[in-house]
Amino acid sequence: MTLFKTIHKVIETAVQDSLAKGALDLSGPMPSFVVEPPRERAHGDLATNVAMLLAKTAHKAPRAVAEILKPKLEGNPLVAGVEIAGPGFINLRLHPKVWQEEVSAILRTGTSYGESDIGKGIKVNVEYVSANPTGPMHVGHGRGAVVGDVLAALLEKAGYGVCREYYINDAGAQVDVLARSVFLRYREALGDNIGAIPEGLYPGDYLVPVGKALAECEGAAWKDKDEAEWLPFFRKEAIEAMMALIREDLRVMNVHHDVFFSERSLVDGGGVDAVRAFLESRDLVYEGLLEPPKGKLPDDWEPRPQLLFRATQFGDDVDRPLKKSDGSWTYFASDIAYHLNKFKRGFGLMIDVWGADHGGYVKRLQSAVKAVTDGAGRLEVRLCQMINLLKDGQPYKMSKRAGTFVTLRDLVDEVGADVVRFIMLTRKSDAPLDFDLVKALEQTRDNPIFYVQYAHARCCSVLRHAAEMFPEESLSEEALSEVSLDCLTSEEELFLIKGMANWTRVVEAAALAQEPHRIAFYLMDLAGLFHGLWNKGNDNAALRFIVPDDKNLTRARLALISATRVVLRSGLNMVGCTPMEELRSESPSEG
RNA sequence: GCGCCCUUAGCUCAGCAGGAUAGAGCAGCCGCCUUCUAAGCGGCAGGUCGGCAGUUCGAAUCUGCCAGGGCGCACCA
Repeated sequence: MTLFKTIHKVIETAVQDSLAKGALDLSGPMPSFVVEPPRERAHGDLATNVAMLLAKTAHKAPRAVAEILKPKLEGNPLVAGVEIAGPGFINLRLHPKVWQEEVSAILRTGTSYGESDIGKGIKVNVEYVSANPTGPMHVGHGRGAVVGDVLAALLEKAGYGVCREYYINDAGAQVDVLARSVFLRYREALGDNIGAIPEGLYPGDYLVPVGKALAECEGAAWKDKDEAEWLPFFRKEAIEAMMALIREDLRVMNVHHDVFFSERSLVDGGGVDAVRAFLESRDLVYEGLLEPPKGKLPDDWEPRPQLLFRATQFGDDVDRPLKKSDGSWTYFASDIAYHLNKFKRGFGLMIDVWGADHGGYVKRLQSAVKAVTDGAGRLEVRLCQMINLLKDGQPYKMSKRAGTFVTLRDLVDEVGADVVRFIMLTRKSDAPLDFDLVKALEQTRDNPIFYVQYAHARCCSVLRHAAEMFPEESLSEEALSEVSLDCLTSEEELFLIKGMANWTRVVEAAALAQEPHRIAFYLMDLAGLFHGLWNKGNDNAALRFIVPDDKNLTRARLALISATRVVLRSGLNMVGCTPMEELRSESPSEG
């Protein structure tokens, strides 16, 4: 149990005790009060609003309620002091011992420190990236990849049963376009002069080696056949090649998925037909005409009869087409089948990470999920806004391979995966993000990933030095978890410990809000606390971590440093960045 | 025209299941290197939390309206 929960329990017991003894009356249910670190340091270690919430139902002034609870809290051995403040806050000071023991707990627990059970093992499917298999990933995909990957890790840490999934859109018209584009490159490799790439096909150079490989493998066998004959083969080969490209992009970014789910397998397996049959059985589809869009009317607008889903019955603005006017399935139709498939695999909660340009699609799919799961399935969508690439403040375009967009790989080659990942998390995902390539490589306070990794490296550095100075001492986490920490009493040291004790709270809050960026901000805060403590040693040598003539104090401080390293590592692991042992020899701009 | 998101210090942004005097970094000013990494740290100054109402003991946080900005809006994915 975390410290916060322990104290929460202590307060709850005090309330119930007061109720039992008739000191308090409570007409309603127990209000859900909070125990949190107060903003002001002077307000003690922990504050609760319980008295103010009880005041309503207990028909007493908040401060009067607090007065009743105060003596009961004072009696608790963890509590060093209780103050009633402001409109009725109860501020608690805990014995330093409580905080010191938190250090030992961190060292015993290791990087699983921070884990929570609020997820209660609930199965959740997080779908992210799902970039079309038509080319390499671009930076926009990269943001979704990081947000999804870290969200999954976050939910896992918070006790959810997480499946990380990638949906391969390998059944739509765009993979036929891909196949034709590859066929062209195949002919090119066989010596045909293909001229300029026709409008409507993918022009990217990345298809050249795919065509070449096919030419080497297959010879001229397909060259003079009809499209109907070669298309399926080229489509399959091209998709495989593109997915290999994408998987490599993901690998370089340290992004993982448990499941790669093929849209085609769903269509071929009758999943979409089954959805249609189900919706028909519920009278939720009909052949109809769509209203023209309000506002600006497209030039080529014409009414077309289509198979429509009654999305309006489930909260959407208009009914939505399941089939195109040519009779083929819309992407929407197979997406319904896909989400039903997830639901049937046991994922009552589904989180999709999409680009913000898909914002208009959210309601539609949510309404469909509601319909097709009888309200039992819940789809949530995290939208990721655009990234503005800058170089020293100026808009930046670099396009070595792809022509029109900046590939994710180019970006990673430029600044490194750790930097890309962390910077992607320095804004909440639904706000646009400026990514400055120059700042990303600066080794200053301005660059958040550097600042955090620097803190970790400094911890390592101290422990390395200590190991040299005291070769006879064991400085393992296990050994340090046993040392006496009585001497960790300075305000700064306790403040750092309190920061670390917050880790679980941050994990829980971030998981509930589904906001992975909060992890990055927490790491920056924690790094700041550590750097602050470190620099105390600049002013006063007695405050350095290693004090040669005081072994007990040194041991205790090394335990503190080691615990800090554990929490930093735990957070860096979650955001998927390397906890660097030292920074000097491994500058990301090298290599 | 409709929907979703955004608006907090000069700049870039945190904070939001309501809580005490609204935070951080940068930029500005003032200090700190015979040092376990000064690639850093401390301090000062800087605000009607876009506006107006409402709910509440209490609002940056919740609700409504307004203004400014972004994204999207038949059959594509």
